[in-house]
Amino acid sequence: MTAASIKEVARHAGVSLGTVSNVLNRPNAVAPATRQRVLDAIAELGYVRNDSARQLRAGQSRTIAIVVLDVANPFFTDVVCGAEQVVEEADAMLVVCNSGENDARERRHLELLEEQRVRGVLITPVGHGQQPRLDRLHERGIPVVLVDRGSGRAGRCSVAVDDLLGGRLAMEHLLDQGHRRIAYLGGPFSIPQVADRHAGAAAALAERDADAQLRIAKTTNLTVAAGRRAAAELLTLPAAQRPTAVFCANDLIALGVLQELTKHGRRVPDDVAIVGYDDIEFAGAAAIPLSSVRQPREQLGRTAAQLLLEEADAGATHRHRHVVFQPELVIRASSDRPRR
Amino acid sequence: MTAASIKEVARHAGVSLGTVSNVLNRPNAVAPATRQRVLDAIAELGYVRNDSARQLRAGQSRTIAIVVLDVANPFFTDVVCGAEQVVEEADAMLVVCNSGENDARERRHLELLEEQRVRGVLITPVGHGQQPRLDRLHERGIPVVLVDRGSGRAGRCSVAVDDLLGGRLAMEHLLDQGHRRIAYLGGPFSIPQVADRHAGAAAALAERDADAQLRIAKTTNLTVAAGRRAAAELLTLPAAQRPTAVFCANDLIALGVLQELTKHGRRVPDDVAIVGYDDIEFAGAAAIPLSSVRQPREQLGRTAAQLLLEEADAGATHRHRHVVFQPELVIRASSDRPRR
DNA sequence: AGAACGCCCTAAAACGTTTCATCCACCGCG
DNA sequence: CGCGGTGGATGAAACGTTTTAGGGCGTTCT
Repeated sequence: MTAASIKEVARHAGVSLGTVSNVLNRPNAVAPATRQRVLDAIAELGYVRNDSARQLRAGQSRTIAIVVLDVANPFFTDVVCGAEQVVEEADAMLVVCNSGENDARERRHLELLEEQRVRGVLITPVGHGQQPRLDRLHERGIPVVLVDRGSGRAGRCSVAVDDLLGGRLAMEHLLDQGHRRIAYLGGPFSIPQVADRHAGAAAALAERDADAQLRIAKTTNLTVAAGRRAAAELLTLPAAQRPTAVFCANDLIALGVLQELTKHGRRVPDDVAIVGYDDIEFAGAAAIPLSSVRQPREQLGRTAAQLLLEEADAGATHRHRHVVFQPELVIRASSDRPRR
Repeated sequence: MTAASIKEVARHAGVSLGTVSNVLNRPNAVAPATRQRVLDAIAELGYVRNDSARQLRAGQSRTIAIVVLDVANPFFTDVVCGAEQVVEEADAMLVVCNSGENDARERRHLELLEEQRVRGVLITPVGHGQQPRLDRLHERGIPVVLVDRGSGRAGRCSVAVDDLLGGRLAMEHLLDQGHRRIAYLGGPFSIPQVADRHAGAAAALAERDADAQLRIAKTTNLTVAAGRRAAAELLTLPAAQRPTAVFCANDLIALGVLQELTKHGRRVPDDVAIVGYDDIEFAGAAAIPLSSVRQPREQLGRTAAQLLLEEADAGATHRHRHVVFQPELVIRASSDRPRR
């Protein structure tokens, strides 16, 4: 019933407690006969190592955490899968925490992770990612790698995609298609991805056509439901002001927009063109296949995990690195029709 | 740099170590003035409790794990979100582990979780769910709740959806639409959901129309890619044998099938009708909105977590429960056209 | 023959908590 | 004036590992 300890195993095998530990941790430092006796005792008692004790002694855990903005967003699950591959090879364990774009929950998770002295944390922070809390972790010797977010300052590693470029690509494409009244849907703007994608789009628009308009429709978060709400709002505008194209901060919003527009009989892309962001697996399978700015999702996760492990192993000799990937526009039916 | 311990806090505040512990755990058992001094010391030193030590002493962890078949499957992320709500209220932490439908990885996760003496485990097992490993956990006093899987025997709690009924609903609908050559796509059959959904469909077919055929096309797993492959295979059949409808073990497969069929110019539902399973958020947003057997996804997670917490708190007095939800067929365009 | 070495094992300390048995001082009461 | 009670603090034990210093003992080298 109650878990057997190393001590009982030792008694059972007629050896000292230290010997059992040796069998577990450096098997070939102990004579084969003894080793076997110990292994038998372990099997018989169903002994399982107590990780708390091990960690307490070692001061280090073997788990790595990834804190994502939204587990239900396929973009993040793909990142998780990528990270998983790398972490697994390192014989560590990846645990996934969901902040749900909620500051308090993120803080709570980080507190718990700090108490657990995890080996490292991959995180896409809710805010700008310069919270003192993250610095704290770092001071404590817990490496932190920012995911999908270039860290302005050099305090830590990061992997990111150039969101300014992504926004620019999307906007240039829409301008190429002849659109002049365009909306950007996304929020909250406190999330840098949301702000950067908009900034890139705005810059492209300013360069290319100062007369074109870019309206902003803020959403409370980055979900399908939020997209539906934002689209419903756009539909209330007088026709002359209504945008002919929307660029969405991510694909979930774009899918919501698509649903709401078709529900109200608008044709995509003829009445309204849509471009999303992330290129999640479901974007290409949508009712009207969605144009989207593709990010290397798994790659992002793999690289982040590699940087983290590197830092965890190197210790003080570590030099922080910032990896930036280039996004790529994938044009599909939702925006691919010349207008006018 | 190195983490401050309770001992240093005590020295700093000029009290004994036990008093600091009291401030942390029963604040009002210590005089206000002393308490404040301790809290100040904690703040000044940036003290963070060491959870390993706490757990070692307490013998109990505050984390609950959920082991899912595939984190990238929106069905499971919705279950996770449901569980999260409940776990959070109980002031515990939910960690997500991904078995990826892989037996070895599942085993590895369970080993690690056992070593960590987690408070409980929610799991959708890769196999039939009667692995000795799960029993071991239970003997160790770690409650296990089966998710999306009725446990034949009574050894543990479970929450499930009646997959036989789900299969039946899907099949009856397709028969109603006039289909007589139908394929079931899914796999591996070692996953009970896959087998049960098929069994339900087969039973309905046998009852309703003994002449109709149900072909099985096994897939290696339950992903979009597997669905594409299976569909490609179906397309190689001579036209006279080719099914006019497919029932897929889950929505991911169904989406893959849909993609592959339309890529080859087949019309859905006219040439081939499709019914999926789970009714994930993206099913209704697909190119051809997908008919699907809806499961109460978040509800499943919430209930499972509730049962788990109940069992963890009740200890030996606990009576295992088996909650079964009824699925519901949602008919959309992918199957909604009378044939012949 | 004695020193030196290698192999296998043991004993004990340490990791940072929580908890429990005391202890102390003070107060009110008989 | 002595007695039990009480609120508040203390000290030590215990949780289950890992690690380190060393001990016995047989073998090899000089």
